[in-house]
Amino acid sequence: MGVAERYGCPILNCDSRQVYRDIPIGTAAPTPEELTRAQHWFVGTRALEEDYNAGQYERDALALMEQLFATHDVLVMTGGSMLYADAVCNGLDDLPAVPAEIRNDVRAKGLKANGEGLKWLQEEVQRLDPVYWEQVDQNNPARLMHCVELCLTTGVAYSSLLRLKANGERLKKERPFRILKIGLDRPREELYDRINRRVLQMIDDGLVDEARRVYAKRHLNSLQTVGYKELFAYFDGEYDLNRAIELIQQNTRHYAKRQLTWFRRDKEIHWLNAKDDYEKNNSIIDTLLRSDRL
RNA sequence: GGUGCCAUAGCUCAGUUGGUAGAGCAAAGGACUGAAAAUCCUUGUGUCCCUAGUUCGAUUCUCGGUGGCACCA
Repeated sequence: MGVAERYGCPILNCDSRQVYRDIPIGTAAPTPEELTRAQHWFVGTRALEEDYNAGQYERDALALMEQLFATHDVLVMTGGSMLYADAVCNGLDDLPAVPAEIRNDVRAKGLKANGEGLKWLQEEVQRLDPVYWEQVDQNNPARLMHCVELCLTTGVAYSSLLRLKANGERLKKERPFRILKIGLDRPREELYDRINRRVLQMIDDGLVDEARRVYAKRHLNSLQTVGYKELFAYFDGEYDLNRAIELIQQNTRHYAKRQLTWFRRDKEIHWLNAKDDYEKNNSIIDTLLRSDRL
């Protein structure tokens, strides 16, 4: 927010859940006050029913950036959806949309209980894409399903659609702009304490009612989200509200840990200590921006 | 006050017919190309409550103690 205000630039939200309408409390979306301080994009713009994904975000964000760069030197993108950020920075390979019939069929077969679904997926991937089979998490249904879907959609092996460099590394797309990556970190104990308190604040702000209002849509992908899935289970009587709150806190901590794992691997990130003085961090960012633009 | 049951990993518990022990969860680390706030992988030494006894050897059996729970008064 500070960078956006000082540079007079808009903020592109990079958050796979804040793009949806009707769930601002549980996704910690920018507040109305924050929305007036800087122009925001990709906040509350899609209906819960819309299937949105990283590939679409890449296209939408790039198209928007082309327009915005006509009138701005600097844009801010912020948020914690790792794959979405990766899609914008490095690009995803072009893949066709999967027809609904194929998607539904693969999910129906792939998600069967008692390991039956997983077994089917493993056999399909071995049959349709032996190359990919050698490199996937072989027990990961989400990965296997994606591979099978695309093999069935395109008629060729999923792995052949991915463009790799000779050494096997991902081929990164060229972008017509420079990217300065800033990461915010703080001591683990403090991070977790803030997460725990943030969840309690969400409850005070009316998260339970917000979840109740969308309960009927619980099966949608947009609601496979920390803060909602736990409350849905509470509504179903699986446990009490206190337990639901504990689980929301715990799952948020798990998620934060996964973000750290993902971002720590990216050596281009300049890490700032979130505990440090706001002015100090701002001046570091200014310096980085200036040297980057030389 | 009496009787019975329980005491093992951060938590809930299993187990050792006596040879110093293992699950789930938590926690930590990792992976990640259109569900990504998703999905998946790896990692288990702890005075087995304390004291004494029996025994080659006790976390396991016995006595006593401490704490918890239940029932009876």
